[in-house]
Amino acid sequence: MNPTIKDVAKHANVSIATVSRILNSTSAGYSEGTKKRVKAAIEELGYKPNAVARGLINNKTQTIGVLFPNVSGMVTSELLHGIENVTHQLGHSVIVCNTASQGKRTLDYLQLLNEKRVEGILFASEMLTDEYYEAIKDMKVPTVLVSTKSQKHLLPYVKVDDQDAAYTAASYLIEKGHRKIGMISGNPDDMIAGLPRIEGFQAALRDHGLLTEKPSVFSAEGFSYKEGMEMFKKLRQEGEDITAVFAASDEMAVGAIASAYKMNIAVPNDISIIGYDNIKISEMAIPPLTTVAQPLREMGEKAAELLFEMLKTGEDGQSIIMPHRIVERESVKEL
Amino acid sequence: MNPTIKDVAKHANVSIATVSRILNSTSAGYSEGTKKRVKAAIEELGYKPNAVARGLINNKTQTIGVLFPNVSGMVTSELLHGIENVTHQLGHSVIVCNTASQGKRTLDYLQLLNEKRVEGILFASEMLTDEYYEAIKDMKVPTVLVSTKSQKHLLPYVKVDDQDAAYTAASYLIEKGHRKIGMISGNPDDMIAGLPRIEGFQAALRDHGLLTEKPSVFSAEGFSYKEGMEMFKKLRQEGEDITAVFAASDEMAVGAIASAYKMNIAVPNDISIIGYDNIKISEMAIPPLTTVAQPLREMGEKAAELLFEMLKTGEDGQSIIMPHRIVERESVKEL
DNA sequence: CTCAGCTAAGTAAACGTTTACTCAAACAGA
DNA sequence: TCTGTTTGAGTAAACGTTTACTTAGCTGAG
Repeated sequence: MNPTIKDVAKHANVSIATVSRILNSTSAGYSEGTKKRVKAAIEELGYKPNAVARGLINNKTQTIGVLFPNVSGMVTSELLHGIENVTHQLGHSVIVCNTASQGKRTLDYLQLLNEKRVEGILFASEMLTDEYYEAIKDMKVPTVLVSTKSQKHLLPYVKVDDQDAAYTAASYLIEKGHRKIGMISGNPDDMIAGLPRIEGFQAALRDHGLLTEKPSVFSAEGFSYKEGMEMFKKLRQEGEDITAVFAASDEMAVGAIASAYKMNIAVPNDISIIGYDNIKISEMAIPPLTTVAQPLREMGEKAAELLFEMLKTGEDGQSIIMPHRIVERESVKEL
Repeated sequence: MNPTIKDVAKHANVSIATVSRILNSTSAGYSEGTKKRVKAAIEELGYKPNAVARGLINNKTQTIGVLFPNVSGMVTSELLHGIENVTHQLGHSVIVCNTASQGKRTLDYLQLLNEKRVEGILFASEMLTDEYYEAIKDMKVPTVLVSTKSQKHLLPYVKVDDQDAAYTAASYLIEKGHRKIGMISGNPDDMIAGLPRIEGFQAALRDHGLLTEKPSVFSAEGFSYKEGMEMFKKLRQEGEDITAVFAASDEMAVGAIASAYKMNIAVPNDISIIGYDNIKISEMAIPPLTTVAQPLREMGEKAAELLFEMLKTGEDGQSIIMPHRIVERESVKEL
């Protein structure tokens, strides 16, 4: 098998303690001469430290776990990118877990991560149920929520303020002169990405005296392209006079654009569309999608930084509200 | 800290050996009675086995490493999804590594994975340099290449045959009646995804007697949306009479569509476009993109399965050529 | 010359498991 | 009753490190 510290010791004619000290460049306890010899032995044998043994004795695995409901989603992968970046920079590794939004799988993973003794957890883009929270609490490792939050259980989170961002989106449309504005939203029962965006949207309308008795919000189950198409069709059926729509995700927005195209409605000439997220496809759409951007990559980075901060200080972390911003492209017309 | 097997033993008044046997449901060595007692103690103390200690003694970490040049790419994330699926199913975890196409980072990761004693490696979507190969060989763990290959070093791979697939794409266009066909390709120096696709394309033209002395292949550095746009513009400048183009990636194809749109060229009426990959955006494009599909998710799954097969049997794995297929949408017109 | 104090190095325990070996009791066959 | 086998269970070594403790030799102050 692999050479161990023992082999190195033997080869250099010193004790394993000395080798260990040299490996960890412990302050003192060896002369320059022996250091040379040991280094040579290490080189010669091709010795590689065993992180498992190390982990056992100092209770540090240098590994964190990340839970996603959908690894192949475009939002997710951007977050992951950010997370992986800083995690690697700090000499740790990340284990990815695809919960597929299934409770059982999530619990499974939590159990697994616990047994593997990860040092921290990043829980992303999904509701934190009581069950999950209990499991996480039992693990006694720092945890931060990414792009989700929980008012019931206090775990620090990193996300943009969905309501604010939606407010900004709607306000932007109003600024551009639109008065009849519709929304294509996700599930209103979704307390994270559903309701808040709807509320932000309506707040903007209200503040500008544009809120009608029957607000034009069309809610789907999720945030998919397909649902964007469907909801746009519905919206069109109910209100011919709507001149702009706010879609709760870029995927939905792109679906809406496709739907409009099929119905021979020109974007942005006949109707304006603004999205939410700023994922890659938004600039590839035709026309390129104006959208309210979440700094996804950066959110991943900040979340990881926060986690490691907690790991280092042992203190509870402070939640971070990330800034959102409008990125103007070509799907919104000024009236 | 966490309760250990020792605590459980004490609590149940048995030896740690007995507890271990019960935990692993070893064939025999304990009565039903003690099993009950031990289980109860485990429950009561909330004992969770320590995978690190376990890993140390039986040299099994139940973890594999996956290397990607770009975690947030759409091809990548689909592969990852597949990999994660079967890895989890088989009770292992995956550590993701984002090499960012940098040699130093890759070598770093390999070193890290070595120290962490991962049991296998999935190396995805990137050229395998001699340097990488040496590092991998030194680790002495099974490795499979995903969506890449190496003729020099024999590591098993899982991928579609790029040349075949390109041949299929071009043939499809020819079948549809196109005679003047152009290609937007990646880097011809890329021996994996660059050259073979060009060669497949040209082979198809040749076999149908359509190969001109100056073949209309426009090569970019990579496979991005932007490059797709640029190359399409170039292609248009050089040959007005081209009626169809094969793009070496869906991103490029979508870029080409966008470019065409800007130039007021209708797809597929004025020009037909076929892509390569079948990632999510291809069905979201306007018009929806006809493309030659790689079964990405499945490739990830197969690669993981192959890896675990090798792990189990200890034998060298057999490479797998995955099937490609045309998925017809609306970006190609029959002439 | 002696002894305190320092340095380089070694010894061995510990981390939390698994497992080979041992042992005593129970039991079956003669 | 005696012997041999099975069964339930314990003891202790091992996995590859880190680290507290020990030791021997040396230096320099008194």
